[in-house]
Amino acid sequence: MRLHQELEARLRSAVAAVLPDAPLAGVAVRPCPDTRFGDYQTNSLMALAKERKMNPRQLATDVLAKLEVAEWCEGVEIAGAGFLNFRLKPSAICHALLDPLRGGPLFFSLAAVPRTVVVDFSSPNVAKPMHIGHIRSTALGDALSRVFRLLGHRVITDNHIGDWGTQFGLLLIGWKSHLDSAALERDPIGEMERLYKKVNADSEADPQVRENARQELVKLQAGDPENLAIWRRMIELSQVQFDTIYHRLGVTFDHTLGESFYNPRLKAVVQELTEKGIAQESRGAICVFSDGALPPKEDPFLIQKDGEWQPNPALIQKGDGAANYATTDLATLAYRWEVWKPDEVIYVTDGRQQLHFRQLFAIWRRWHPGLADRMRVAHVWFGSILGEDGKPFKTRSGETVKLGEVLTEAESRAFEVVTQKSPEISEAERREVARVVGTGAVKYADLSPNRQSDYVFSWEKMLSLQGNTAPYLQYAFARIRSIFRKSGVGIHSLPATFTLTHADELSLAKHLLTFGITLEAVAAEYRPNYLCSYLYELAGHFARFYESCPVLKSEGVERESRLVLCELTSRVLKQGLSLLGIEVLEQM
RNA sequence: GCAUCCGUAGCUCAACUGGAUAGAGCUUCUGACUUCGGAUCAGAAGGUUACAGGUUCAAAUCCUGUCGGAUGCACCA
Repeated sequence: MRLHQELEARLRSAVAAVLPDAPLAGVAVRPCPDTRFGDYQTNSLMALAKERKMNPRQLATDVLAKLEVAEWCEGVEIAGAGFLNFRLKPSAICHALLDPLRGGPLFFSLAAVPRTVVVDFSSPNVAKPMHIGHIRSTALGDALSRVFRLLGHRVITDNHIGDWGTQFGLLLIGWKSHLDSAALERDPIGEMERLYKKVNADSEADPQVRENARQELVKLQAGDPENLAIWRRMIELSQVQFDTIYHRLGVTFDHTLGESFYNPRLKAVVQELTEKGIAQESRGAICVFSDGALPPKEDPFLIQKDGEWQPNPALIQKGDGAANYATTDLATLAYRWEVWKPDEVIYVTDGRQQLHFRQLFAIWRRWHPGLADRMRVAHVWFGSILGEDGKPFKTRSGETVKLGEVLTEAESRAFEVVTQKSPEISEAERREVARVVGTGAVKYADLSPNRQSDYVFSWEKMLSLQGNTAPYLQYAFARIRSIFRKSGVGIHSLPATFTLTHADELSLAKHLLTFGITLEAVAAEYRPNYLCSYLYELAGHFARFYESCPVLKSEGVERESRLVLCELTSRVLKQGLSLLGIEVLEQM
């Protein structure tokens, strides 16, 4: 058991002794927000006292009298309105470092009840370049998947690519009448994008083109061999692009089941929902309306217009008989339940789709009322990336910014920096450093803000390589590795017992202990930015320790103890960054 | 119009979901044994958390209203 869990268990016993009927689930021990108060605290007693109309300080006094934590704490103080503050003994801190040092879990514990979690993220579109917007879903989804996995859950990642839909009508016309084979060979995505734009512009000028596109789409949907072959080719070419980008980002998927995979299942979904009375015909389309189960304000199928609540239905079949994305998403959810029986399905998409997912989840619950408690569904949404002008991030000419180009630019800027800072490293190594630093910087810039806020894209900030950035963390790691290279000490020669006395040693060690609490918060709220903050603070603690506590110049137990701290810090940095999908370097 | 989200230091963002004196980075200024890697560290400056009420031991966080912004709202995904 980790230290704070021990404290929590003892606290619960003490509370139970004072208030035998009190609910203990909410009684928690957390790290203190300010170390002046102590190392850990509980504010649960104030909430308990409030419920029971008791004097909170009196309750704190009574609980404290029953609390047995002398083994780990120097003392426990009552403070403020009824906080209990715990201050750890250095010996307890040292002891808590031992198991991780010997190869045990790094300050976290595996989930008591492992869950099966499906994570749906990235989802780029066929025949289009992946753009800067895809970094958010991809980085977030990948990081969350890694955290869930580390905590012992069974994770299934699924890339729900956009490989079906009305855009293929236009693309097919373009392919058949305007294809430049040489350009396709050179730059398949660029050529497909050009075709789409050309035909799209044509169709706006000429209704006949639009009609032709519709017919090509109908032929594709009917299984016309030629159109099917072209469509498959477009997917193939797009997948090459996706794979290249994912390889650069170090992202992998267990499955890539795109929209088209669910085509054979769509009719049955519509039929079943209609038969069950959940969906009905309206204005030629088949729709799901409100069932009146929720108050109008919370009902995703109602909207207020002109002072009255009016239907805001979800369409599951268009007037022309084709299904749309709500249908596909319902079929997808049904498939996931049938095949994987997950405890949870997480969708990582931008915030504009909130209404869609509220409707989707509501339909799902009406369709499968018995599953609501067995399979949790969550929409993990994020804000937009903005340009310096506060508008959606675009190039000067108004184009979307391509993700591949962003990564290349990041690497080339990182290469300049490493060349300037470390000219003695060979060029090949500098290229490798630039790759790791550049892609790490892009990912970290995306993961460190709260996912729900829009953020402003800035090369300067992303690659400033100082402050709260990936390179700062990577640098901290490289400095530690440098110490071990110089010392010639391996981890196997590190001592079994050691002591920590200096304030900067202790605060670094105490911060290491809270790694797992952070990971649990990341998983509970789907927020990797908590991990970013944690790692940035860890690197800060290390930097202060590094300034004030010479490692190799010290001797005996002090030297060995400091080496232990270095080793554990480097492991947590590496582990933490790897959860964010960011690599580390021995030298940079 | 309605819904969702948001408004925090000059700028870019945090704040463990109701906890203690609201924290970082950038910028500006001052300092750190010719350095166990200075891509570092220490210090200073910068705030009525948009505004006005309310709830309570405690509010950036919850409630009400006002102002401002982003996004979404029937056959794109």
